[in-house]
Amino acid sequence: MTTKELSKVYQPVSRRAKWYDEWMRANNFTAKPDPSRKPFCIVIPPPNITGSLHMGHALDNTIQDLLIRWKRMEGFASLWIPGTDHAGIATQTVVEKELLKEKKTRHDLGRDEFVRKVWKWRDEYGRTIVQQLKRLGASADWSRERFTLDEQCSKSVKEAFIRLYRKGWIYRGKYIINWCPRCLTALSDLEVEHEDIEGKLYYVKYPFAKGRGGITIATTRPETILADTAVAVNPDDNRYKKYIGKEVTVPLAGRKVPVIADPEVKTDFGTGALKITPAHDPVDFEIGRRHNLPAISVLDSRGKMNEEAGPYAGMDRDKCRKVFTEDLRKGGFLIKEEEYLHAVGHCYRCNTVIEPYLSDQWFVKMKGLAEPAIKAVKDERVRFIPERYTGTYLYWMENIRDWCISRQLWWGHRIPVWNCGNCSFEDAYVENPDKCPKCGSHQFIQDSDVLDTWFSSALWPFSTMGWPDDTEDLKYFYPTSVLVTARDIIFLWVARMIMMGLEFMKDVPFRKVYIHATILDKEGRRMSKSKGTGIDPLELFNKYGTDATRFALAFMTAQGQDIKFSEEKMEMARNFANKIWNASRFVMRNMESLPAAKPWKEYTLNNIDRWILSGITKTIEKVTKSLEEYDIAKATSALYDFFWDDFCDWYIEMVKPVFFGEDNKEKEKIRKILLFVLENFYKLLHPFMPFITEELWHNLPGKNKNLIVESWPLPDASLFDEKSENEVNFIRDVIRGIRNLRSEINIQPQAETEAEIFAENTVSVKILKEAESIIKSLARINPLWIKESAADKPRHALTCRVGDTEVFLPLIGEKLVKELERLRKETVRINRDIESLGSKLKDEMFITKAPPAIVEKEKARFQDLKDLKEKIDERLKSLEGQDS
RNA sequence: GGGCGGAUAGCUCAGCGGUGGAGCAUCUCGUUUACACCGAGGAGGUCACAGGUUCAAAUCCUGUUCCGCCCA
Repeated sequence: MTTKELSKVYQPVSRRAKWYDEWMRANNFTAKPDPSRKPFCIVIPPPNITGSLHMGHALDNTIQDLLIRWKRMEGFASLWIPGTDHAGIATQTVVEKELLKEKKTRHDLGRDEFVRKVWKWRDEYGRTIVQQLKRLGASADWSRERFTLDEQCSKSVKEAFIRLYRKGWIYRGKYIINWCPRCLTALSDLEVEHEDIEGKLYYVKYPFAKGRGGITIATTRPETILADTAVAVNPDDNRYKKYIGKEVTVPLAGRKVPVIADPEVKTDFGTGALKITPAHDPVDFEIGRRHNLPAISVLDSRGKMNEEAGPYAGMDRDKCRKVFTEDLRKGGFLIKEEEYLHAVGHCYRCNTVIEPYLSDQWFVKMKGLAEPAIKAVKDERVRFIPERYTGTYLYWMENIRDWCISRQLWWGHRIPVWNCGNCSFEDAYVENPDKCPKCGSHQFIQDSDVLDTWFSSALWPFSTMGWPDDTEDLKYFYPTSVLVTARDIIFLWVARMIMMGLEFMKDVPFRKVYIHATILDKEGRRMSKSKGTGIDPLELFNKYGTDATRFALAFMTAQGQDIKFSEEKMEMARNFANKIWNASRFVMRNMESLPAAKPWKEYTLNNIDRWILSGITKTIEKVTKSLEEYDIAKATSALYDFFWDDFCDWYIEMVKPVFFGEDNKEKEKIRKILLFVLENFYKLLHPFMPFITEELWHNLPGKNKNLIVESWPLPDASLFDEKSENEVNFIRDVIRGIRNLRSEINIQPQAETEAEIFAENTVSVKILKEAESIIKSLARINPLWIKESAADKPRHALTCRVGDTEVFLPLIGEKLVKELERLRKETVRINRDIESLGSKLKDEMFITKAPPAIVEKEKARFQDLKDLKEKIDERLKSLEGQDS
């Protein structure tokens, strides 16, 4: 495409697929071990196959992609490993729902058939999100795409399980776990979400088995009274000491249970007496164990009362609560009810109220795994960004509990443990055994549970690289460079990866963990699909363009600060893309007929040239430094400010007279500079806005290599030029001053007017004279006189000052009032400043204690203000004389 | 109950010891050959509150009040 075809408004949607296909075709995303380069590697937090791209993914993957693109351009062997997560519960639920439409359950199909069906579903729908990541522009190495349940990952999972099993760090036992009565599986503590529920606290009286009276307890779950096996009080509680060892009768159940003493009982909760239900409460379970109490279950796996509940059998737990409470009331056991706000656990997948449930489960012992993982973070072998998450991580790790890893599902990694039905022999295997190695029986059956999906995710940084085999990838790319994720899975995933990495790879899985913002809706609440408050990133891509969406997300990502989504920022980013497009279009159109640029030394650079070159160089430095510090927002604003303000609003405008003039040598020089600035700018912007920059890059002369694999710019120290920056800032202030004066007396923007500038010294005169044509063009001045301040100044004029320099805009009589107004206003301002600065400089403490440089600076400012006031007074005097 | 954030222009947020900034919105002007997804100019702030440290505090410390998140 030639520049002539560049349209007036940037059309983002039409270009996206073109460049993505081109990058894929050119293999620009692939990376392999290369001893001549340094590695840079990120593994994607694998999105769940049942999901579709949401704002959190968009932000997470924008950040990863921009880091990967940046490092790739810096010359690293930059590898981004993509993939997806099999999401045990979520996926199984989706397919079960499909079956339900045919009025079938998974049990109708049988395990093998059901699993086949889930695979089929996964092949059909499970890669939606992968396609969406591609639309985002993700430059991941798709030839290495992994799935937590694929052959390679499964091999890693079995190996990891067996090693931990042999070490005795995986065990099975009957414990109270979190049970979801809808998903019909165990969950780990982390998969339970606590929500405050407006419930009731029921006070129930347990009569003494012998004699009169009784003990009143408080409970939120009266229906579990049927499973009580004790009443416990604190051993130090004087109210109850005398009852310890007595027996009470469980209301409606009629069972006699002991009153026991346990220090765990809180004296200030309820009545200070606690009913103990070992089978239905984790705290009671522990107390029960200490006191050898029997555990009676009255609930089944679906949350219904079982036959132990006698007349209540078959009732749902909620219904039973009502009926049972009513019966307690009728029996005279219910003393009172209180409104009570308390945290209730819910399933993180389906939001059903969790049931503490006694069952046989597999656990990982965490202590031995946690210790090295704590040390690794304390030793800063893994660093959290922002740093404060280190504390969050350490607190959790130091109080870690064993991890329940078995799930009563069919979709997942089946636990590789076999049991002999004949001789009870048990062992774990990578390859499926067909008979018991001990007794030869064919009654050698594999455990029916599958592993927690997070167990396989925990191995992700090395299972994706071929572990347990000793691969070239592992040798070269492990540990990975950084993990980019949201804070809500620090425990669920990040911590477990660190533990598993240290256990199996003997090294941390990543050097850094970058925890980015959470995107909230306009009201500052979490986006939720069910509440319809979510925003679909794909719609944003269509409405504003992918580049703009990425840029806006990057712009809003201040470190550690959550993002309130703002449509305005989207517009800002879209407008920015359009600005880049149009400025480029203008520059390219005006460069077409010019010869190719020659080396720098063949051109004589003026201060404007040196200023913009210094500006792009500073931008290179700033963007690079900000990325190194993971301060992504700072990098985006550096790009935005430089391009819009310095480059478009000033440099291009300053250079226009050259473009429209006849000096071909100047034009050639400008072309050289513009090309240099644009090339570097496109490179810096590419990780943020890959599509538009790639498109524009190919519109520059002589580009046949893709921008994505171009080299990242290095700041050329010889181009930093403080002096030119100061001089151009001075010129800009003069122009701004004139524009300000013009608007005060309503001179039409396009109308030319005359002006006189009086500079205090010859240096300023020289600077201004060099910029004469620029001032004339940008401030619409003609004619313009530049003089030394000693010269005679016009009286009938509107004035402003830039440092020592005064600008005079001649006036006709009646508008003198404006000038007087202006001067009086300025006098007020200056007097105020002089007063406050004056008293500061009179302060002995300030003079002696403040750093000399600051004192000098303030003194100079004070002198300037006094000089200025003198001049204003003079001018006021002369004008007032005329006025009256 | 414990921990961590946040409170700055009408809105969304930068700034984190030395003259308070940006984008959007608002007001005034403008179809000068890049862009109205634009240009020029203006208005708008006891930096939540109260103490303290310091020559100097939006910035550091302590406390208070609201808001959000995490853990129990």
